[in-house]
Amino acid sequence: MASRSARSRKAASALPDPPGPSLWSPVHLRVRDRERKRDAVIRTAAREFRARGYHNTSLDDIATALNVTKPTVYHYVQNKEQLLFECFRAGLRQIMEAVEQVAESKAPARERLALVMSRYAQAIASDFGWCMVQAENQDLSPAMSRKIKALKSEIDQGLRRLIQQGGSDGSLRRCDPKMAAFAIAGAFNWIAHWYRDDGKLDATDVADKFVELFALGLDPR
Amino acid sequence: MASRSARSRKAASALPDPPGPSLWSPVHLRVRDRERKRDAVIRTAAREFRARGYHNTSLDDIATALNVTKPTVYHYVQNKEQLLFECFRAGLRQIMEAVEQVAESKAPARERLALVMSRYAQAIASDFGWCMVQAENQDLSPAMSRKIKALKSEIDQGLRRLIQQGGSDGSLRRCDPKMAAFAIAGAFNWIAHWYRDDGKLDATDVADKFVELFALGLDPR
DNA sequence: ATAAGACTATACTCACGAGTATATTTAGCC
DNA sequence: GGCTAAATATACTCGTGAGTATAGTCTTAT
Repeated sequence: MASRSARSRKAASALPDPPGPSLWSPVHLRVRDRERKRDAVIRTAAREFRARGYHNTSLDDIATALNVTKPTVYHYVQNKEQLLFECFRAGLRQIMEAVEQVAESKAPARERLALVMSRYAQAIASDFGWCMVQAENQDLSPAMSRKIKALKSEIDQGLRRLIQQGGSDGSLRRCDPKMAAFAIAGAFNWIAHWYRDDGKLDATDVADKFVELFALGLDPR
Repeated sequence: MASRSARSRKAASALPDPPGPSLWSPVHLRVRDRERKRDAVIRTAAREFRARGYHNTSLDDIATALNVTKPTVYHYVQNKEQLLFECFRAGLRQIMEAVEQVAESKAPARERLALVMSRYAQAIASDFGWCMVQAENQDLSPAMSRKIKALKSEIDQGLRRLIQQGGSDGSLRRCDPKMAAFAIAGAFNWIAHWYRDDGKLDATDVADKFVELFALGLDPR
């Protein structure tokens, strides 16, 4: 406690006082704590959902896994549905970042696509992967469902754009972007169904194999 | 009723009487009826599961869709879990038939694989597709789960074998059969998530596109 | 006709799980 | 040192849905 207030004063003396309570003040530490705890709740939920399925995981289960009781969980999220949504979003963010980052790059579409695929694989293999794939419409209210559809659609559009551009810049064979995007998304999403983090094979290995497979195809060359 | 017994006698006169009640006897018609009704129960369940998800579909929902009450449904299946399992099995059968049929063929592995893929796509796009993909472990008792895993594994092994043979007979590029099988299964399974039978695109079209994509890959040739 | 059995409906039980009302503790603040 | 708010727990409510006990109806066989 003493050290905390010391840091607080030091930070405050280096810069003019901000309007609110200073950064590194105990209250700031508390909100950071809160965020960390919230993240833990979401991550734990993701793991439980993945292990037992959404409907077979009760909030009591999640609370128990956190060594806590149900109302505590409700202190961090509004309801079960939002919990799933947050898991979904956590995983999605990683993919979206890759898609956006790559949108600015000037590299050939082929390389940009490979990068997105790699990140995609990592996201799907993460704790949140299952939620991203399984957060299907039927588990969520129409409002949430719309949100998720919109977000998923952005990824889909990103993939299609890359495939299209690859056709234009000559780095990829011309083909139906819609079908190709579906095939790629399917292959990668499916990773969530079989991948286990047992050390033999990590997500980037899988990504590399898949990238090669989609690049070269199965026909002999 | 009169016509039924007439047919029964006719059939019975053409051949020596079988030990039990003759084929086409009313009792036989009844068991056929029973099977048809049972199939209807399973098919309806598959549609409802696909539309609303397994856990969001109550047996009352299914009964209502059949214009019937819950105990009637229980007259044809033991419980909800078995209902899902039957849906799974109905879809799976189509794929397994293709895999087995192709195992005897002497055609190059490339062609045999294409045939399996096509059947696979049709099965996944059918009413049962959703159940095949979603009948995940978490919804089923350990015993059922094992059964399903075993059946799925047969398909997986079938795919791997074809890919392997393609490497040997020169009809396919040599590659990691496990990864390739996962990628193919994923791409096709994912069809259940986006395919809608709206006439624009039928399952064989999708299959053709996917077969081409996996054959040629994305790189320019 | 009537007994046997297949089929279907009515009207329940019962457990489980989401969500909450309320109390209690803990930590920062003046 | 007491006040306030955040954090956590205890102990509920309440709906829903799987599965069933029981009874009625309809068909076929004798």
